Formats: sequence, structure tokens, C-alpha cells
Amino acid sequence: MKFTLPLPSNFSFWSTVYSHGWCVLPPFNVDKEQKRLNVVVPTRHNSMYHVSLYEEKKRLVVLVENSRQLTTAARFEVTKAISTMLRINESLDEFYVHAKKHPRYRWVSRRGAGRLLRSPTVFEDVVKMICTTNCSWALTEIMVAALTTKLGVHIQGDVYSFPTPNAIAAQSEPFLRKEIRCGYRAPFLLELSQRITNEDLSIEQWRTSDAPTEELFNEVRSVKGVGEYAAGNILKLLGRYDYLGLDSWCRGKFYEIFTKGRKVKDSTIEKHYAPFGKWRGLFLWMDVTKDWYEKEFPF
DNA sequence: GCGTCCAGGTCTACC
DNA sequence: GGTAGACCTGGACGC
Repeated sequence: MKFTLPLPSNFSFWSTVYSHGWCVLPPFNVDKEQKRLNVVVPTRHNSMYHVSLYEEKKRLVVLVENSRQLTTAARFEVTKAISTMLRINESLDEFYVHAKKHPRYRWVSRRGAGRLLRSPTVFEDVVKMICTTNCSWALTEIMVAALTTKLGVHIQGDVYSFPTPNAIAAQSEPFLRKEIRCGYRAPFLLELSQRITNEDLSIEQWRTSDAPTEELFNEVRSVKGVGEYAAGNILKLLGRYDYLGLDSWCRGKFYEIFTKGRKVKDSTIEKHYAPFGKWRGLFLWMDVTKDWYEKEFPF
């Protein structure tokens, strides 16, 4: 089944797809030949839709690969999920006004940069973020691939959904360590999944929470395995950019761009971005990923 | 091929 | 509040 969705004038599909590494972590998958983003969209009634997305004539084409017909309710849910993932209805006008004031960031609105791709659920974003901590990107890919193929639902071909909190909570710690290769992160993933299944943590409400950012940050930090870096970046995916979420890669890029490769303290980096107020985390991300936008396929 | 070392964030114990 | 060490894996390196 195929339908299209309108896109705002300042929206760039490809800039959003390649806003960070999520697009290559399953169930996301990029088809470079056809310039499509493939995703698996779960719905409330446990239906899973394998969807292929691409831009055509300023509209987003939604191709549902595993269903010929969608009910009105299912189509509404799929549309809502895609809009959430691509941040289609999130206004970045204020950010772009800010960016245009600085010659260094004039390229940002021109490229339609700033919308950070996110998963259908907050749970998926948080699990993936934990899987990026203290390891190489290659290991993150191994862990996420194992989570989907061993604990997700098979959709079609080599496509699997991302596991639910229930699916992870039902596993043993040794299984997560040995089969998912997540090592010492295993108890963190188990505790997170169990807190959600026991209804001790309403993680999906974070995206619509109107709590002050600092309060939300502390709640995100209450998840074991989520430290300063992970929480800062999870917050960016919740639409809050007050924290930098620095990791070794970001620090390295900052040194390269601003200090001729000389290491500086994190507090120096924080002072550098302080003038950007609540958008500082996004301005940092624009700096460290600027060279991505000059390539068709950054990775 | 094998062993050793290192990088990568977070947690916990300790001062 | 700050710091050291442990956690675990893949990759680089030397032999």
C-alpha cells in the first residue's frame, strides 16, 4: 500500500535521515540506491508494518511493504509514528532564527538540518543509546542487530522489529551477555525493561512531558547505565537541547574545529556553547556533523 | 594464531 | 564533590 504525506517547506528528508547514526541501526535501514529509509512501525495492536520512505515532489511517500490495505486507524497510527520519527511537525523556526544570526550557522536552515531522527518508541531510543556507551560503533551495530534478530518479531526476509520491553525483560542476564553481546550492560537493559513492564517507569511519556528539562534529565539519569553522555543525547531526541551529551568523538571534533587539536576541559566546551541557551546541544551537533552534509552518504 | 594493550561511558566505593 | 578502579568487547599491535 502506498500513500503520501505533506512536508513543511523547511524539511529535508535526507538531512533528517542522516542526522546521526540511527539510520543504519536496525530496524532502520538505508537503501542508498533508491535513497529510501526503511523502518518497522509497531502499532498499539501489535501489528508491525515494514515501511519504505522517500521524498518525491516535496511530499513524503510511504510505501507499506507488508500490507496491501490499512484500516483508517492503522493508517493514522503509521502516519503519526512516521511524523514522530522524522520530527515532521516539530517547528525549528526559533532555532533557525538563532542560526541565521551567526555566519557560521547560515548553512543550517539552507540544508534543512537540525531534525534528529528518532525511533518509533522512546524505549528503542534509550536501549540503543545504552548500546552506544563505552564501545566502538561496530559493537553497537552488533548489539542492536542481535537484539532485533534474536528478540524481535520476524516481519519478512531479513527484517525484524525492535524487541518490546516484555521481550527483553523475559530474558536472563547470561543470555543478554552472551547472545546479545552487551556484556556488563545486560543488567542495565534488564532493569530498564523490567521497570517498564512493572509500570515503575512511564518512559513513553517523556516525549510529551512538560516537566522542566532539568527534572526530565534527572528522570532519564535514573535509568541505570544512562550517564551524562547518554542522558544528554536522549534529551536531544526528546526535543530538549540544553545538554551537550559529550562523548570522545564529539570532544575530538570540537578540538579539531576550535582548538587546533589541543585538548580542553569539558567546562571550556560548555562555556563555548552557553550563549546558545536552550539550543546549545543542537548547535554543538551542527558543528560536529557539518561535514556530513557535504556528502550524499556520510556513512 | 595467540596474547597483550587500549579505547570507549557508567557505576560504585572510597576519600 | 572528586577520583580510582572495575566492567566488557572489538580492534590494533607485536611476537
